[in-house]
Formats: sequence, C-alpha cells, structure tokens
Amino acid sequence: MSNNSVFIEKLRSSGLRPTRQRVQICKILFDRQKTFHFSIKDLAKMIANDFSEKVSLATVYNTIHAFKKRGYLKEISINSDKTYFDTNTSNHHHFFNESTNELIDLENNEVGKINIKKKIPGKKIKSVEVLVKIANSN
Amino acid sequence: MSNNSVFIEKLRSSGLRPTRQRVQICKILFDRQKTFHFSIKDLAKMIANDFSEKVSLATVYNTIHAFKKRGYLKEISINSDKTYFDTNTSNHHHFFNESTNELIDLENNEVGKINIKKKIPGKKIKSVEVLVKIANSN
DNA sequence: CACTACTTTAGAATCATTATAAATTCTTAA
DNA sequence: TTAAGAATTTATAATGATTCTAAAGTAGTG
Ligand SMILES: [Mn+2]
Ligand SMILES: [Mn+2]
Ligand SMILES: [Zn+2]
Ligand SMILES: [Zn+2]
Repeated sequence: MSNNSVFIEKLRSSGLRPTRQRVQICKILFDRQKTFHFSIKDLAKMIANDFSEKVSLATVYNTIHAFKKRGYLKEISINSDKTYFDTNTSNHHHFFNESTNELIDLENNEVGKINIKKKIPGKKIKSVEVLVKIANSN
Repeated sequence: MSNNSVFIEKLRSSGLRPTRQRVQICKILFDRQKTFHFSIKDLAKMIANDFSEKVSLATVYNTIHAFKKRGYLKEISINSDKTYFDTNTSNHHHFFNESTNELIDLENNEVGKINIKKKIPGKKIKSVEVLVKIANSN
C-alpha cells in the first residue's frame, strides 16, 4: 500500500505530470508485491472497476507507452494475438501457460547459463530471452 | 528447382487441393535451400511479382494458416508490430537483428543445453525457445 | 488569478486480420 | 465426358487493436 507520493515521484522523475488518471494507473500497476503481466485490455478493465472516473483508452495507451519508454515497463510478445506488458523490467525469462494464457516469471538465476555457440560477425548480443511454453501434464 | 508434383503431393498429403494459387505459394515458400522467414505482406508482394495471376489476400491468409495447422510452417512473434512465419519447422531458436529486422535461425545444436531450474507443478514443458536480439557492434 | 504548456478525451483514421457470400474450380460418380 | 456437389477463391465488408486529431480541460508558474 504505497502512498501516492511514490507514484507522483515516479511520474515526475520520468517527465510525466501526475494527473489523476496517471496516478490511478500507477496504483494498479505498481502498488503490488509481485510482477504484474497485463494486456491493455486487462488494464482498461481494471481501471473501469477500481476507479469511479472514466479514463479514455487513448490515455491508457499513452501512459503505458510513456512508462515503457522510460523503462518502467517491458513489452512481451508471445504470439500474434496477444501482447503483454510486464512490471518486471529486469532481464528475465518466462513460462507461458498455454492452458490459461498466463505468463509466469522465470528469473535469470532460475535458468542455467545459456551458451550461444553460433556467432554473427559484426553483431553484438543485446539480450537473450527464453520462453518456455507449458501445459497441463495430465 | 523442385517440380510441381512435389508441391502437389505436399498439398494433397495435407488434405489441401492443389489449386494454381496454392501451388504458386508453395513455389515461393518451399522451392529453396535455406529457411525462409517472411511476413504475410512480404509473401503477398512476392506473389504479385512472380506470378502473372493475382491472388487475393484472403487466399494467402487461408493457405498460410492451413500450412501452419498442418505443420509445414511455424509462426514466430518477435514484437508487437511484426509476426513472421518460418519454413523451418524444427525445434530451433532465433537471432533477431534489430538493425535490419531480420530473423536468423539458431539451430538447437548451436545453443548449449538449457537448464530450466524452476518447475511448475502439474505442468509439462511443451517447448523452450530462445530469442537472441543482436545489433551492429560498431 | 492568468497564462502557457501539457493532458485528456471522443471520435475518426489506419492497419492487419477475419468473415461473408457469390462466382469459380475441382473431384468424382455416373 | 459430364453433371452435381464440395471445396476454393475472390471482392468486399466487418472487426479489433492501435494511433491520430483537434477541441476542451488541467497543471505548473509567477
Ligand atoms: Mn505498443
Ligand atoms: Mn495468424
Ligand atoms: Zn515477466
Ligand atoms: Zn527459423
């Protein structure tokens, strides 16, 4: 249960004015212990439920993109029909539960060292991400 | 330079009738040595260039999705704004060249064994894919 | 308070993809 | 070979996500 000043500071520090709408979005995104994986649609729904005031979709998009640009969110592409944002901006991997369409974090230290044997001349590795698709064992 | 009967057989064996359009699409997709990574837009352009007869976009989508369903193509999601199809249907990984938006195959044997230490109870691993983003070293 | 720059908003525009339904083509059993 | 039925293609409309626009509202500053 952070208080608003944390969010206001977070917004200010990234060059965004702390408006009612943005503070509300911050509460939903960042007022929690665990990583939050969400689609824009998820988020819009939660705003509609948690908040008496309506927030336009354009504002949701604008704010999320600003946070992404500032490094407060990462975007994750799993498949063509769904894109997620992730409040965990560390370098990390994911499980994707195909039965429930749920993303689960896999921290860097939960995956053994990844050895990329093939090299591409003149190119440098920017990131290495693992996606593990899972489904019910039965 | 395969001859058409190869494609016709490929189509037939997967329950698709060998129409002019599908055979032409097969030529573009499968008449080559190396893996082909493409977007629907890429493919539609190539059809327009290589083929005197027009093929509707709906047919391109239908055929690609049928091939995907039959296991002749894989779909790869790199980021929200581009989805690729891949003629390499083996279990494999990718480099993504951020400078050129180009995908490069990384075969399974070009990546050391991947050790997923975290387990999810009641779930079975369906696939493990690595995406390595690269850019010019300069 | 008054001014300015930033922000929000509804609605329009765009773009990829999917759906529809009529016209065409393929298959196969006379 | 042909006729009938099934599958396919096609143009076009519909959908859905995202982005754009421009007008109305709000925050920061002095
Ligand atoms: Mn985006
Ligand atoms: Mn698709
Ligand atoms: Zn995550
Ligand atoms: Zn590939």
